[in-house]
Amino acid sequence: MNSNRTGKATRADVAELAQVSTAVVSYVMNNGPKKVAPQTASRVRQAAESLNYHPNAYARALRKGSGSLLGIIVPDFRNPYFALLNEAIEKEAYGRGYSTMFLTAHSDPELERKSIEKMVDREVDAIFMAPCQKVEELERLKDYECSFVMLENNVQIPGFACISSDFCEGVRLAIDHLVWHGRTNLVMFYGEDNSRDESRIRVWYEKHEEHGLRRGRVYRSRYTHESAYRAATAMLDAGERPDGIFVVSDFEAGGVLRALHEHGIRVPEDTSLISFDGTYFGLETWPQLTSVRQDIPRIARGALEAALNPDAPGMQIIPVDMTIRESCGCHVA
Amino acid sequence: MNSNRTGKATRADVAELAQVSTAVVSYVMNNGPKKVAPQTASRVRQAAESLNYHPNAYARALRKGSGSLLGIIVPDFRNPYFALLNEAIEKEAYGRGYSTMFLTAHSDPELERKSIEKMVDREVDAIFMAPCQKVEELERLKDYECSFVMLENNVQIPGFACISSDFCEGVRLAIDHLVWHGRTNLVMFYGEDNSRDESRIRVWYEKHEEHGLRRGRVYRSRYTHESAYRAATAMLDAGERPDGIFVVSDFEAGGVLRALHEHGIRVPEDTSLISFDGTYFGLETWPQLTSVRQDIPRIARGALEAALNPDAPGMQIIPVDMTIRESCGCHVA
DNA sequence: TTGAAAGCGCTAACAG
DNA sequence: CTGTTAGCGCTTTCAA
Repeated sequence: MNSNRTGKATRADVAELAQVSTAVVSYVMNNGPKKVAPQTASRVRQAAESLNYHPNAYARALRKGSGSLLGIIVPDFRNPYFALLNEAIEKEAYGRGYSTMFLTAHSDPELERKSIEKMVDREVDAIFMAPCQKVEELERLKDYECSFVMLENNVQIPGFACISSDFCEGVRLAIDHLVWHGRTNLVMFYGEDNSRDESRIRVWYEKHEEHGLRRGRVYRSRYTHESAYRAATAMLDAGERPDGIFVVSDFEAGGVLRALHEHGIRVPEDTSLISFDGTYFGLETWPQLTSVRQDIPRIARGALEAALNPDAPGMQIIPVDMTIRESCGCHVA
Repeated sequence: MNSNRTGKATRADVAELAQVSTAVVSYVMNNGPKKVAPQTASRVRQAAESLNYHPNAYARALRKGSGSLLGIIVPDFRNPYFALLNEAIEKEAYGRGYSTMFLTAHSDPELERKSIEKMVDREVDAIFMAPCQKVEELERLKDYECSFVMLENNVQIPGFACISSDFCEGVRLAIDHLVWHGRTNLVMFYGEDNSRDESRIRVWYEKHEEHGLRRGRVYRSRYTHESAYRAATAMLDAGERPDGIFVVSDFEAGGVLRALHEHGIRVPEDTSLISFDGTYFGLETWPQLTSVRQDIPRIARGALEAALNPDAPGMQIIPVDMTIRESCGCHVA
């Protein structure tokens, strides 16, 4: 069937079969840049079909100087938010003719650097990441050929496109709802210490003042349910009994919920709990999570635009809203 | 700094700076295939360093005929088992100098075909997938240049390397444990109808006979927690009250658990529940899941070996074991 | 131990 | 509308 040895047809085989030059094959396969007579074109298409011809992606990428490849560095594949975001980015990317490649970094700066290196070596056109290194370190990224889009970052990093949900508004929404439920003794479970973006903490305290509340404590954990579980257990073991809790991600909320259950604290009767993300994960917990919802499709779209358009806005803040389920106390009979 | 226009150094720049030929640069970068004098080599390395030279992956792939790329088609990014498997495969692959690319197929045969197409267009060397199409359809895959490794498949598909946990043993382990807890009225929640592999159902009934039990019903759902939730709700609404439940994945167990909670059925007091997978997800549920654990690192390793060694065994069955947590009733005070 | 050069498969500028 | 051809950056054979 194929005329060359490897069993894989090249444009030359197609050209020969269709009795045209290789250029014409290229024009047909790419719909341009030159016009081709309809007859010729269909002859080429037929030949390509019959030889099961697929243009070699590496050759094309080499020639064009771009392989239409995007890299996404994911802190944790287990985190439901990233499961959804990955899928949304994948969908958005393929719609624009780009492929995606994912790598995990586990919120480890060293691993993150290695992941970037791997992706750059693969000649990705752009990298999406939720950076966990210092701003000074990020400076070095500017030496790379590829562009970067920083996710999960509410504060502009000079020189990089950034996109994230409106985290501060999320905190406001959560506190207001907790207060609306009559809760006054609040705590927040926040991610790892991250000197780059403490704006949520600022807003947390501002809101407390606004409502005339005693300043609720902020507990730190890494962005995993195990870590949040440990932090919550430590809090409860120390005797603290908040009546309203805000957790910075659905994934961590699972850990907090578990600690509460184990201490016999009923949710939402004894304490209201609101998380951030609004993913499917909140449907699986008991009780289901009331959550500040991130607009994941929009984040994916915005991220793609930022990566592909050099003149896209440097900082995109995406609105959030509330998904009311059970853990806040709204649906208790 | 760089002598060429794009700002990106090529082997020619390095060669010029190091005063050697481009061939020598190649020998040094790849540690072969020819020996290079230590002095010359270090001169080349220095030049490469100072120009921040990274070999172009597309050019290399084109020349070598392989880009060291592996594709993984994932039914669902949200499924905890795949979150873990993806990570394990990624790790295993990079350790061997391969990159990975993931695509979702949502257990949709059409999407699965498209995903394969995309990956083949990207020139992957091998594809890992848990196929959801008919065996006849899979025949066509043999036309592709790349090799395939079928995951989650307990029955050999002629002509393809297959790897999976010992599903049948998992069913045996689960039933034995349920019976050990004195449970006699069992049901199973199984994935979508899949004519290729019904061996677990056969074992399910065999085990019932062995224990002299009334044949427990098998409920079908898709491999998602929503779908399992619906199936379990329908069962409970119909008045069925099993005292022992086996669910074919952790992810689905979440849905079943939710339905039980909503119907006021206590786990494990009223019914024991055992799931399959043994992922972190079982730590997040309430109660925590007793589960048949899959050996994910070993599956990843086996899959890689199957993809890279043509003479690897055609069918690998990986042993499973039990992770005892709360949902079976073992830890009730 | 090093170098010259062919060629992987493709695109697109240029020429007809 | 179609064909010729240079060259993307790399590896490797062959020759020195």
